[in-house]
Amino acid sequence: MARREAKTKPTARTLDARKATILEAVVTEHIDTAQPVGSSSVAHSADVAVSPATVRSEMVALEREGYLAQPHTSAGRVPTDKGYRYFVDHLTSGVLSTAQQHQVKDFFASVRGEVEDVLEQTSTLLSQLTSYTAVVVGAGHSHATILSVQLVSLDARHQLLVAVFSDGSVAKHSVLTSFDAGSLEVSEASRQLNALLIGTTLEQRVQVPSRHDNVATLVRESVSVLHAERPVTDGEHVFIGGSSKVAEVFDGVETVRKVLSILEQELLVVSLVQDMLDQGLSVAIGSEHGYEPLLSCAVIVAPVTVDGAPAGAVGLLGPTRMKYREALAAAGVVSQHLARHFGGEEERG
Amino acid sequence: MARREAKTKPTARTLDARKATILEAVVTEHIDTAQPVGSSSVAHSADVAVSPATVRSEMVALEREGYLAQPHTSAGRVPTDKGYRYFVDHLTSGVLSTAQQHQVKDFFASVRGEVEDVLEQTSTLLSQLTSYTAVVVGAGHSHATILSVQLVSLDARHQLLVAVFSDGSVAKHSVLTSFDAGSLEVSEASRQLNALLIGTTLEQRVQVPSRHDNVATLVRESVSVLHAERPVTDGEHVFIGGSSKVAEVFDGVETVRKVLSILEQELLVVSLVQDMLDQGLSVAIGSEHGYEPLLSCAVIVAPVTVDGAPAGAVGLLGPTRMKYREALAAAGVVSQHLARHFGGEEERG
DNA sequence: ATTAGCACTCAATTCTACCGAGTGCCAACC
DNA sequence: GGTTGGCACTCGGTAGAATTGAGTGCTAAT
Repeated sequence: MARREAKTKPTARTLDARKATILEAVVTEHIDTAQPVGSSSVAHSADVAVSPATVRSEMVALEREGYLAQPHTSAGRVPTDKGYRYFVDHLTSGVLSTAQQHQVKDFFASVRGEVEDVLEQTSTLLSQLTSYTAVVVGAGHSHATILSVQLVSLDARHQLLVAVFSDGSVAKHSVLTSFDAGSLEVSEASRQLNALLIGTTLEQRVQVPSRHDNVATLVRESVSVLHAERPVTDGEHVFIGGSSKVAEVFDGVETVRKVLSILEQELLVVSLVQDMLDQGLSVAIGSEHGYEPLLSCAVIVAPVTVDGAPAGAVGLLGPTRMKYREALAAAGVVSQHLARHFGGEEERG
Repeated sequence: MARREAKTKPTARTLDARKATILEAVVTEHIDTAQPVGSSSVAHSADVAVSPATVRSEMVALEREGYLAQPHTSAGRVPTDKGYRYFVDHLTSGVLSTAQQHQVKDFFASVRGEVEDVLEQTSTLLSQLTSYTAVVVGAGHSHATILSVQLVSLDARHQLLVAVFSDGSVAKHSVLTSFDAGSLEVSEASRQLNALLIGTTLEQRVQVPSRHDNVATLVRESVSVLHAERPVTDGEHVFIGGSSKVAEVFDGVETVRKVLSILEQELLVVSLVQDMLDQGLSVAIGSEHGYEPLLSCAVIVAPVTVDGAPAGAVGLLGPTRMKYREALAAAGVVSQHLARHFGGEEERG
């Protein structure tokens, strides 16, 4: 009697096989037609072996439980966010077409240049693979150690602090002084900064000299400026590829405008991605990410891990009716290649 | 007889006063209604003191001469590119509203940070002022002299070259070697590079050592990598603000997509701006700039000049029916403030 | 429990009529 | 001669009315 959970399911977290199949059929069809899906097209679809009437009654149930919605009486059904959620949770993982696999392989085989350039180009690649807008976030250098610090004098009161990190990134900050700094003072400060900071990360606090002479002040200023990296983004490494896809993929000027204007605020994009990573989400659908202007969007993220440490993430932004299987596959493959690319580089040492 | 050019004007380069007034009325009205303009609304407009019938016959002439076009019989007239061109060529220069003047002033009074950050924020400002998409191009460091060069070892075969320029910009390039470089060799190469390059610009060629030892090879490699800056863009300083405005300002998804996809190709944007500066154009309308996907766009550029030398440019991109007077004023004011901002900074030295 | 049958709903499409903004032309007027 | 009022004509846009058809919900039969 207790073996079957027959009677006890007010709103079961899981659907019986037939409902699941029907839901899947609706989602699949709606994804590639963008139209409400009717009972008969579901009934005639491959894995469903019942009549439209039966499908209809199941659909009523699915609607009652919140997986489907009806734009208006006498239209077909459309998946709700919850419906999409069920769909992606039960998605079998997909693979790229061989042509796409080649494209990715060729790309990573031939890509050259600075980290930033690679990430930038990767965002374009990912966008081309999926025809959605792609986001690539570099982790920033908060975990990297400092290899070199240098103070360069632009003019007497205006120094430029340049720090090189072990991940190959470079930070640059102006340091303004209230006194005229002589070139000897600057180079002495530079020397002390090196002694002080090499080998540390931005997260470690260091002992700064408390004296009040020019050199000590310069050193103190420099350290504080360097450590004052913007808290959230911390690395300015956000690359957005294929923002023009937004105009292809969403309908309604208003939606396009909203989404574009979100994408303009890189800080926002980074925190969205970060939030999702923190929650261990790989897909956020509609309202799930909590950003109101992105209600009609789905976001996919895949972390990039180099040597066990988080090194960034790649993401995709499309409509809720995006091609999840393909998009997830693309994001996954690209993130792995990216990880290998950067991992491989360091192994060469 | 020769005094009046009465008979000799097959297609006069200049329009008589009444035609000019009528053309101006049509352009002005069409710019703020986005509708074809009929003879009667022109006739009733302020500066025109003739009947609709007269206006009509003048319009026929203006159409014959290519200043106006008719979407279809029995619609009003719409300016052609040539019509807009005449309009902007005879435009009295405008000023910003006091609110806008304040906004600009406040912005430049409070803006802080690295050049890149300032330019980035300026692009946002300009876009907000005009509700068009703004472009800010930094000149790049081809004219700046090198203040410091440093080679930092990431691993034995992988060095990072960091150069600081007199304009406060920093260039960073990987240098890969086919041999394992020892830290002594790297620092010696670094020393030599400094001796060789400090005070030069990227445009000056320098004598590199021709020896075949590791240090000399490293130095040669570094110099060539540094001088191999991408030819056109040369400075990676392109900032685009308010790309979401594209969706507001153009109608037709297809147009929006085209324009966005142009904006994604920063190289293309830079060369467009550069072309216009070279030709001394400040406004390019429709086909004038020769970029087919931007046929329905008008582009405004204003150079930024610091100490007599070109230091970049600001630009605006909108529909051909953009508010030229306001946009020109905004671009002008912002470019001047920008020039003063950077000029002012250096004077402090 | 499933399904065929059927009445019903309602968005989308088509068709029609019509309106009116705007034109081009002409004859009258100054 | 240039200007203007008058007038017939064009043609896109809009508003209804009629029609279509995809899709539903319900019910009774299997």
